[in-house]
Amino acid sequence: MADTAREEVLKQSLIFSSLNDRELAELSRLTIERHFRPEEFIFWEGDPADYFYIIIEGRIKVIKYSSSGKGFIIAFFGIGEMFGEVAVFEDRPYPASAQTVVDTRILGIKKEHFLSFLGNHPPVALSIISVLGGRLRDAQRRLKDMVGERVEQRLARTMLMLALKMGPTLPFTRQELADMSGTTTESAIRVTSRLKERGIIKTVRGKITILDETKLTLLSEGPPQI
Amino acid sequence: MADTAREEVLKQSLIFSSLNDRELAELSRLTIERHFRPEEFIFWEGDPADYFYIIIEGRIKVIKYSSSGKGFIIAFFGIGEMFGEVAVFEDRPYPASAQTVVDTRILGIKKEHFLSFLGNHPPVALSIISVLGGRLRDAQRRLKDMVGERVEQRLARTMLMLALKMGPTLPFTRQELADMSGTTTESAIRVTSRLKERGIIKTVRGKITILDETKLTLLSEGPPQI
DNA sequence: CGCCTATTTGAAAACCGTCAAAGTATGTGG
DNA sequence: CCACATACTTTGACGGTTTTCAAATAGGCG
Repeated sequence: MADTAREEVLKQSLIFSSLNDRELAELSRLTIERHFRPEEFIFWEGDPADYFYIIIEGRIKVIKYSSSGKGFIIAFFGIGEMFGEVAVFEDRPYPASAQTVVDTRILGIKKEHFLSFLGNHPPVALSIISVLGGRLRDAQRRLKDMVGERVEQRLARTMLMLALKMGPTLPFTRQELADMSGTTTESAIRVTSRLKERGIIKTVRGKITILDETKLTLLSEGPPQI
Repeated sequence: MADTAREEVLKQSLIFSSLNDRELAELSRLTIERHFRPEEFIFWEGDPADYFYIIIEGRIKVIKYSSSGKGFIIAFFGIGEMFGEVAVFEDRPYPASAQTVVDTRILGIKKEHFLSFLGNHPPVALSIISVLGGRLRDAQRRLKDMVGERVEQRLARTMLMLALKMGPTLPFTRQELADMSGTTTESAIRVTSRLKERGIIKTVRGKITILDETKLTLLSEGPPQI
């Protein structure tokens, strides 16, 4: 990829929007580009965290596995978003694994390079604080949502959260939805089938479309208060 | 409180350790001190987020309530720790409520003052990134722990996490432990009773002491693999 | 001592996960 | 174009865990 195109992508990324062309060029020189096929792992939980990444093209998911081998999907990220950052800023191994969903190209920046770049560009540091803050807020909301709520509500909330980020059509299988909600594929199917019968969602293989967001929101708030 | 004492507390705080005396004095002038009695609320979820806080003395808990009114304790914070920061960096209302546990004194800094201070002190911004990164990691680990694990394991993990932060004696009631683990008071009691019988923990009213951390860790990792 | 809160125990029911089996779309190779 | 493999979806039955509801006991503080 030509350097200018690379800079173009960086510029579009929320965190670097404050940089001018000269600074972007400077940053760009610190990056290396890597390409992955679908379902490939970019790094595994526990790997030493040398790089921090930005997605140029494609989509990845971040997963944590429990001791029993069951995976929990922490997040999906797309073009312009960063990942692997928690580990880099803390000098510890990656706390989760990153796996591509489709063909994906990413830019990697070595930890120490990035940290010194940050020290010299306070606005970027503030952007990162803002992104981390947002992710922390999300994680805490999900934490509350996941405990002490019924499976139906957890699934509804997951779908609504995803819809907020990527529109009403969600490109996920029931299994992925289950892994994001902390339940099993079968339970996810049973719930989505009921929602389909009630006209709240529409499903095709590998995709779910939200038809009635209002009703879904009501459902996510709790058992029908009779 | 005399200004110098106030600066002393700020200096001890992890995030401001990089500042010199002159900078600390500058920061100190931006703060206002507030005092709260036990169980008082410092702010509620949804309040406009004008201030960001640091604890001088005492202890607070951050709680989110679900629609059914059940609370989930996101975190406890003590001396030198910051809270209310997620909202401040994102220009949105507080995402959770903050309530004191005991008599507590805090320093508040107005959002805009703090943001401009941050812009002029990159090392502090980097510290904040590091703290937020750590909290994000914790939240994600808890997220994985909370779903698809048995209540016994969730409780064991909560106790171990707390012990790591505050030593083997945990000043919490079973109800608080339950609220941190996403279960009910009764279940927490049943589990802790079993642990007490087995000599893994010791309990008195409002306190739990971990006696055998090794066994508790084993328990937290899953069902005994026979 | 009496009140308030924390702790304890029991029984029944709801919820969900697990296991098993089968149906259905999608793509591949012959 | 068809047969087949693969992955996704669906359904049913059963059992275990956990919540819920109710009631009783005990510790600490004024």
